[in-house]
Amino acid sequence: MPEVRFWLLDVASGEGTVDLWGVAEGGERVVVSFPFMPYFYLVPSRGAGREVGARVEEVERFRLGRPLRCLRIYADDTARAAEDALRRGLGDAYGYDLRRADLFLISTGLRPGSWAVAEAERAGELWGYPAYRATGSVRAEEGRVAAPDLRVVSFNPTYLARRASPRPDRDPVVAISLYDGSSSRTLIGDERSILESFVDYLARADPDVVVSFQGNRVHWDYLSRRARAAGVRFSVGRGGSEPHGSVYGHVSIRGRVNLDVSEFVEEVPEVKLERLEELARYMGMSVPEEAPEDYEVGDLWESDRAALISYSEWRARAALEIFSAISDYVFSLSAITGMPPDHVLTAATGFKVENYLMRFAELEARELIPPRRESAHMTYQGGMVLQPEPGLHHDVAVLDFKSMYPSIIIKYNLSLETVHEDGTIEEGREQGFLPRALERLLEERARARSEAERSPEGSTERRVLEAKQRALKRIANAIYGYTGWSGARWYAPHVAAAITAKGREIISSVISKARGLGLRVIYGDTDSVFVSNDARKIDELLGWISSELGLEVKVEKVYVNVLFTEAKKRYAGVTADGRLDVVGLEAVRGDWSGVAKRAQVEVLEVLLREGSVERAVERAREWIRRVRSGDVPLRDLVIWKQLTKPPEDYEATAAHAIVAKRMREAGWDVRVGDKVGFVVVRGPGRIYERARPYFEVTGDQVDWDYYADKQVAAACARILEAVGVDESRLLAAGGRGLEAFFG
DNA sequence: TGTAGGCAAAATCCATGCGACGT
DNA sequence: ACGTCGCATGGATTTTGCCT
Repeated sequence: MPEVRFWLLDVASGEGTVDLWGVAEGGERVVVSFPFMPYFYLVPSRGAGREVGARVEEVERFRLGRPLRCLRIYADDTARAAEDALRRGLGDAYGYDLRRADLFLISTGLRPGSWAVAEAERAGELWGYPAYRATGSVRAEEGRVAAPDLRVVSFNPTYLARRASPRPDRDPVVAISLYDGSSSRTLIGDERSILESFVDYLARADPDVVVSFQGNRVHWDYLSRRARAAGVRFSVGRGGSEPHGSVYGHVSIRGRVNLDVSEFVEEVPEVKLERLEELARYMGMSVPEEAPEDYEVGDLWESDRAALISYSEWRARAALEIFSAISDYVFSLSAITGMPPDHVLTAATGFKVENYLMRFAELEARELIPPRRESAHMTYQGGMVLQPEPGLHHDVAVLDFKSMYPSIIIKYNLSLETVHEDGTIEEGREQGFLPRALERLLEERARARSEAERSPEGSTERRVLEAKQRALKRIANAIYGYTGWSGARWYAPHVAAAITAKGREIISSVISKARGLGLRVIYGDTDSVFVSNDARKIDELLGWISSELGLEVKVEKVYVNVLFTEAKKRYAGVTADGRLDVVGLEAVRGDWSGVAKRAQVEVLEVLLREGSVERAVERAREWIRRVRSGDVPLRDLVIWKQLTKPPEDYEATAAHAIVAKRMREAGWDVRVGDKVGFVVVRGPGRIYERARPYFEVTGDQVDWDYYADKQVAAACARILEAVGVDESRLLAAGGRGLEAFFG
C-alpha cells in the first residue's frame, strides 16, 4: 500500500470528503482527500428499529460509565437526522452537533500540529498542489515530536485614517510590511498596487503560517473590504481562495495557519494591555522607545513617513518573533485538543478542555458525547480564605498544595459517575471519566517532562517537549473549572462542589494540624497556608500531610518580611531571594494610575526592606506633594478600564463607559473588550463627568487633587494603615496638621 | 466562545433626613 | 404651618480586576 506521511496543518470540508493540508516528509505541500460520512449515536428507546438512516451500525458505548447498546448512524447532516430521530421519539441522540472536520479528527485520532500516515495514492493536483486520494486508513504517527520546517510570513498593515480610527469604508491601506524571518519589506504606493503586491507576495512565498497582530479582529476583514472596493481579488489562501469567516470571529485561510498572536495575551495575565509593545516587552524583545500610538499614525504619515514605516516593519518582525517563541506551545495545544492551530488561541479555555474530553471520550473511554445545551447556571461554594493577621510579620513560610484540585479529583475519584446530585460520593467504583481523562493528561505531562530532561539542553526536542508539558498542565488545571461551567457538555456543578468541599476539608485539617504543632497560621487561601517559618515543625507538618492525607505540599517561598492588611487576598512581602512580591494590591492592578502604583511600591520597599515606618510615611508624603504640584508625566495618570459591554448597557454611570461613548461618537473604534484609558480633569461634578480620553488631556486640565487624594494617598494609606499610620498623616499639609491638634 | 468562586475597593445610586426658604 | 428644594449621609448596588 502506498503511504504518505505528512504533518497536518489544516483540515477543510470538501464535497463528501475531508481535505487534509499538510507538509509531507520531503517538504512537499500536499492535500490528502478522504471520503468521509459523518455519524452520530442513538441510544434507541425500546422497540425502535433501524429506520433512521441509510447506514447504521450497532455498537457498544458508555454513558457515565454504564454500557449501552447504541446505533451509530451515518448521515450527511447529522444534526438534522438526530433531531428527526428525537422528534420521532426513537431514543436519545449523542455526538450529532460536531462539525464534520472536527468529527473526522476525533474519529481518526489525527491531530493538527502532529504527524500522520495515510494510505493514499497520488491523484494529480488540487489547486496546484500535489493531491492524494485515500485508499485506506489514516492514523497519527506517534512519537515524532519535531515539526517540519514551516514557511512563516508575518505582515502588518498601516491605514491612513482621516479622523480617529481607520474605517474600511473610507480610509485606505497605505502600507503593508512583510517579514519572512530573515528580511523585511514594506509595500507602499497606491492602494491597489499594495493589495495586489500583497496577494502576489503570499502566492510566491506560499507560507504555511501567516502571522499578524490582530489579524482576526481587524486586518483580514479590513484588507478584504479594501480589496473588494479596489477590484482586487484577495486570493491569499492556497489555491487562490479568499479568507472566510470561520467559527466565532476567527478568519480561515485555506491551506494555511492564520495565527493572530494578539490572542496569546489571554494566556499571559501579566500583560494588562493588549498592545504589541506590551506583549513584546513581556517576551523579552526590544521595543522601540517612541512607538507611535494609534492616534499619532496620521500625523506621522505626513511628518515622518520613514519612521512610521520602520515602526511598521518592527511590528511585522515582532509578530513573527512572538510566533517563533510560542509556536511549540500552540502546536502542542493543538495536538492535545485536536483543534486546528489557528483556533487554539482564539478558543476559550472551556472549549479547549472540552475538545480534549471529546477526543478522550470517543477514542479511549468510548463514552457518548452529550450535545451542547444551555443549562441554568448553578453557583456553589468555592475555596476557603482565612482572615489574615494584619500587620508586619517576619520570617513566614508559604506552604502550597501541588495542584490541589486535580489531585483531589484523582485521589477521591470525583466524577459524574461517582458524585450524586445530593453531594454524596459513591466509593469503590471504577475510575470515572473525568479522573481518567485527567490522569491521562498528567501521565503524558510526566512523560513529556522526563523526556525533555533526557533531551540535550537547547535541542529542538527539549523545547518542544517543554512546551507540550506546559500545554498539558494548562488543560489539566482547567478541568475542575470546566465541571462548573454551565456551557459545558459535561456540566456537573455537583462534582465541582464536591471538589471544593474536599479542598476546604483538607485545608482546614492542615491548619488545625499546623496549630497543633505550634506553628502560627497567619493567612491561607484555598490551597495555601502561611505559617511561621519553623523548619522542624514544617517538616513534621509536611510529613503528616503526606502520610495522613496522601497529598503533596511544598514550601513555595519564604518571606523575610510580609505585610498583611485587614483584607483578604492582598499582601506584599520580600522573599528570601530579595524580591518584592505584591499580591492583589493596587500596585498590581491594571485599573489604577501608574503614579499611584509606583508610589505604593516605593512605600512597600521602604517598609519591607528598610523596616522604617517613618521613612515610609515620608516617602508617601513626598509623592503626594509631587502630585499636588503637578510634577508627574501625563502618561502616569491614565486609568485603564475594560469596556465589558456596550456603553449604553451600563446600569450605573461609569467613567470609562462615558469616555468610550464619546470616543465612539468622535469616530474611534472602541469595542467591547477593549481597555479605555482616561484621565480625570478639574471641574464640577462626578468623576464620570470629568473623565477624558487620555490623549486629549493637557497638564493644566488635570485634577491633581483627585490623583493626590484618591489615587496616591489611598494606595499608600492602604499600606501604612496596616502599620498603624492614619491616612490623615499623609494628607496633612506639613508636619502635624490640624487633625493631630484636634485628635 | 464564558473554566470556577471569593474578595476588595471605588464610584454611583438611592432613600432619608434636615435645614433653609417661600408662601 | 406647610411644601419643597438642595444637600449631606450612609447603605446598597454596580463595576472591575484581582487571588487561588
